[in-house]
Amino acid sequence: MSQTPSPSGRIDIAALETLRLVHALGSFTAAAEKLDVNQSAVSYTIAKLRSYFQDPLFVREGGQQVATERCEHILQQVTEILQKLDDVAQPEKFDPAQSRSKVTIACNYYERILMIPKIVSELRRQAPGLEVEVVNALGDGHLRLLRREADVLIGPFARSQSGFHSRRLYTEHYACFMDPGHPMAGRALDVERYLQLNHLYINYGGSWKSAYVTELEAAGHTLRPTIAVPSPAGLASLLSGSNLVATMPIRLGKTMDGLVLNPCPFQGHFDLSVVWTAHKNASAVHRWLREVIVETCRG
Amino acid sequence: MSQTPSPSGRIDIAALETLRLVHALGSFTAAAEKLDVNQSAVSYTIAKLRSYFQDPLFVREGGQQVATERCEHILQQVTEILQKLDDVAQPEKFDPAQSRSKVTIACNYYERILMIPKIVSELRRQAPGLEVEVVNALGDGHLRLLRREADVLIGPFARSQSGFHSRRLYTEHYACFMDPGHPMAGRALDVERYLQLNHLYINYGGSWKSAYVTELEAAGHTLRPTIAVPSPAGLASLLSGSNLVATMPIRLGKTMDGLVLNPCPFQGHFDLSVVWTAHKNASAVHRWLREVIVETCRG
DNA sequence: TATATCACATCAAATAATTTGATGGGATTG
DNA sequence: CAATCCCATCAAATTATTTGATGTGATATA
Repeated sequence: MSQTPSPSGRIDIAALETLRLVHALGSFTAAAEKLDVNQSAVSYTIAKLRSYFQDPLFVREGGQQVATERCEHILQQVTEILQKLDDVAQPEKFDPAQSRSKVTIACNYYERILMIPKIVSELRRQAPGLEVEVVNALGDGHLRLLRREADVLIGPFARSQSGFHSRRLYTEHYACFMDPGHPMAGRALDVERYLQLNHLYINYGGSWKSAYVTELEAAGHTLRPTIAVPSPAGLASLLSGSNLVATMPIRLGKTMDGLVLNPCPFQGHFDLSVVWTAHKNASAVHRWLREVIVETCRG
Repeated sequence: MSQTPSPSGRIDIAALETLRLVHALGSFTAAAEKLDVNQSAVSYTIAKLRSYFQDPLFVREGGQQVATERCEHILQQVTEILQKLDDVAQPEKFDPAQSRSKVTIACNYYERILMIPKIVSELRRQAPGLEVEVVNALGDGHLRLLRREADVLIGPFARSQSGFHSRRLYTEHYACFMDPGHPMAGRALDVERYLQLNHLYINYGGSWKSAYVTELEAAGHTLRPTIAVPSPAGLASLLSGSNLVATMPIRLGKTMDGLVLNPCPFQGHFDLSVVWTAHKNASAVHRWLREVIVETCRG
C-alpha cells in the first residue's frame, strides 16, 4: 500500500498520541480536529506509523476506521509508553515527610562535632523515613563526591572547579585553648609569647594546613610543636592539667569542657561550606538536603 | 541555560537512543561518531531533551559528562520504553506449534459437515495448543465478522464490500438425492419430471437462496416443495424410504448414506470462500489460519 | 603561567521533515 | 443517482534538523 517515506526510528511521542487519538475517535478527521491540525497531517502521521510498524493499523469497515489486531496490541504498549514518559517528564517532586531515600554527608571531625548533630536532628524531624549516612571526608572530599560516595560535603573545601558547586555557611577563626591552670591562661599573647608556648599541634592527617599556620608562616615564623596529633578527638583530656596549648577553631574549642580560651596573635580564618557536584545540583532531594544544612548551620 | 526551542512532545525515538548512547559513552562527540552525525546534531538533540525534561541531564565533571540523578532515573524508564517499542515494532511472529491463541470460525451446516472436521484436524496437528471455536454463521456471517464474533467466515458469502477480503475455495453444484427405491432413482430427469417430484426443500433459515432455485426461477418455473426444512441436518432419515427428493450441494449429499444421486436439470453453482475483515488481514495468526483453511479445503 | 587541545555550545546556511490547502476517489446515505 | 463523508495524495509553505564554522571554558602540556 504505502511506500516508506522514512526509514524508521523517526517516530515521535506526538505520533503515538495521534495513534491513540485516532483509535479512540475512530476517525482521522476527528483526531485532526482535536489535535488542531489539518486532516492530512494526521494522514501523514499514520502513514509514517504504518510504515514503521509494517501494518495498516486502521482499516475501513463500514464507515468506521477499525484498528487491526496488531494495532490493538501496539496501542496497549504505546499507552504504557506514554504513561511512563508522562511520569518521567514531570519535574521531580520531593516530599521529605514521605521520603525513604538515603543521603550521605561527607565531613570531618569539626563538622561532625559541631554541625552534624543539629543537621541530623533537623533531617529526622522533617523526614522521619530518610536514611542518613555520615562518612569521613578524609583527604579529599571532592573525590568522594565525584566517586558518588557522598551527596554533599561539608567543610572548608572551597574549590571553584568545574563540576562543583558550593555555598558558604560561615567564617571560622582560631584561638588558643589551654588548661585553666596554665600560666598564660587569660593573659594576652603577643607573637613572642605565642611562639614559645608548648604547642599541641593538630595536623589533620597532613592534608590540611590550618589558616593560622599559613598566617604565621607568612609572617616569617615557624611553629615548633611539642606534640602533634592527627585530630582534635580527645584533646580536652590531653590539655587538662598540662602546660600544652592548642590552637584550634574557636567553636570547636568551646565545645571542650575545662579549657580556657586565649585569643592568639595568629588567628587566621577559613570558610565552612557545603559542596556538591553538578550532577546533584537539580535534584529535588539534594536541593532540600542542602537547604536544611544551610538553614541549620549558618550564623 | 537553554531556551525552549520546542514546547514539548516532539521527542522522537531517535532522540531517546541518543540519550542512551551519550550516557553509555559519556561523551557527545563519541555518540555523534557512533550515530554517524555531526557533533552539533547531538548537542541539538540533548538540548531538546534538556528542555523537555527540564534538567541538564549531563554535566561536566572533571572532563567527563556525568549524568544527573534525574537523567539516571529517566534513562531507566527510557530503556524500558525503547525495549517495548523494539518488541512491538518487530513484525508479528507466529509459531503455530507454540501458540495458545484462540480462533473462531463462522460457518453453516454445509461447511461444518464437509470442511470443519478436516480443518480442525489440521489446525490441531499444526497447533496443538490452539483453541478453536466454531460458531454458526446464520443469517449474515459478515455481521459476525464486523462484531468480532468470528475471525473468519467460511461459506458462499462472496461479498466484495469495503472492509472485507475473501478467497475462493472451490465451486459447488447441486444434484438431486433420493432413496434408492425411488421410482426415478438412477433415471435422467428433465425439467418437467424434476418439477413434478415431491420436493424436500431446504430453506436454510430463509436467509439464503440456493443457486439452483435462482436458475429455476430465471427459467420461469416455480418450485412447489412438499416439505420445507431449515437445514440439511437429519436429511438422510427423512429421505430414506420416502418418495421425497432433495436438491442439495453434491458434496453434501454424497456424505449421506443410503441415498442415490440424480443429476438435475437445474444444478446452479456457487462458490465456497473464506471471508475475513480488513482488520485481521495483516495478523500473522489469521494469515496462518486462512492458509490452513485454503490448503485443507481447496479442490 | 602560558599554550595547545579537547569537548560542548552556538550561529547561519543547507537540507530534510512536516503541515497546509487543494483535489480526487471510494464508500455510505438518502 | 446525487450528495456527503472520509481518507489519500500532491505541491507549496512552513518548521525542524543537520551541517560546517567558530566560540568558550576546562584540562593537559610545556
